[in-house]
Amino acid sequence: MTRYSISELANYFNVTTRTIRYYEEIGLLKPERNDSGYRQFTKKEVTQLQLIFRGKKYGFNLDEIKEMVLLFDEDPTGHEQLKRTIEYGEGKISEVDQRIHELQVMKGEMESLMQVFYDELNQLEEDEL
Amino acid sequence: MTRYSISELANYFNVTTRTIRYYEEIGLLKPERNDSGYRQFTKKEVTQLQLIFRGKKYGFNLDEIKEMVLLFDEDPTGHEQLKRTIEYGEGKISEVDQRIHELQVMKGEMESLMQVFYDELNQLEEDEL
DNA sequence: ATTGAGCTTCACGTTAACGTCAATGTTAAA
DNA sequence: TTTAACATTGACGTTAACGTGAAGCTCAAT
Repeated sequence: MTRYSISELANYFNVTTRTIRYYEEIGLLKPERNDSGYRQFTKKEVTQLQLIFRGKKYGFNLDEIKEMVLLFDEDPTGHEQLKRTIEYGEGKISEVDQRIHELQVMKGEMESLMQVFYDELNQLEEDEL
Repeated sequence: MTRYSISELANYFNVTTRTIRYYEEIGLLKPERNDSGYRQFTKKEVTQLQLIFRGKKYGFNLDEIKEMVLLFDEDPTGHEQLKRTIEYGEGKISEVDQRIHELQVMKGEMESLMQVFYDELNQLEEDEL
């Protein structure tokens, strides 16, 4: 299993090492350590960091992201636990869906605001003839 | 023309008056004042606040939002100015579009992560037979 | 005319999400 | 074996986006 150092990941994700340490501080990551205390990151942490940065980019704060990461981290064994996990996950997915829809509304509004400028430009260019 | 007080708007948008004053502080709003210095909000500020809160909700910070508000505030008279405004606006719209696409990717990823749980649940329920 | 709710401007406090030293330990290469 | 580039843990600093008084003005209602 390939292991990564903290600066390798920081480089890959284009953030500082402080950022990654901070994510461990608040419980978003729990990388293994080697004998001298160095963090050893694996594919698992890479996946988690991907989720974190995608989430951040789109308005979720680290507390919300933490919930998602923990959701897909622990394996929910047992019927009831599994069903609750699925319910929670579906809730999060529909939150994302909601954001998509509102962004589409926003895009539409911006486009109709732009229409005013397009009309104005056309008018100006017709006048030039 | 209907005028609104600061607390009427704060109530309507479900924020504090401090928030609205802060938006004026950083130049997002420039409401008129009456003789005694009270802020007088009109339909224009309501529209701007709608844009602000929608933007905030979806990951734009107040500096980015300020650019958008100013874009749709001043009327860009003159051919060159108008063309630059349109170009800028189109840029902003494609930024929004980009966010929509990435959110869709995120949704897809979450759904495929959920699939694992669905499969597991099915397995559990088959075992019960 | 007074009271209470609402407005004003300072101006300092707070929280999230890191930035930025400092002091020290580790490791790979020359 | 020493040097340079890495790592570690404190711990204080910073910025955005407000929160929270304080001190005083205004307005509507009693």
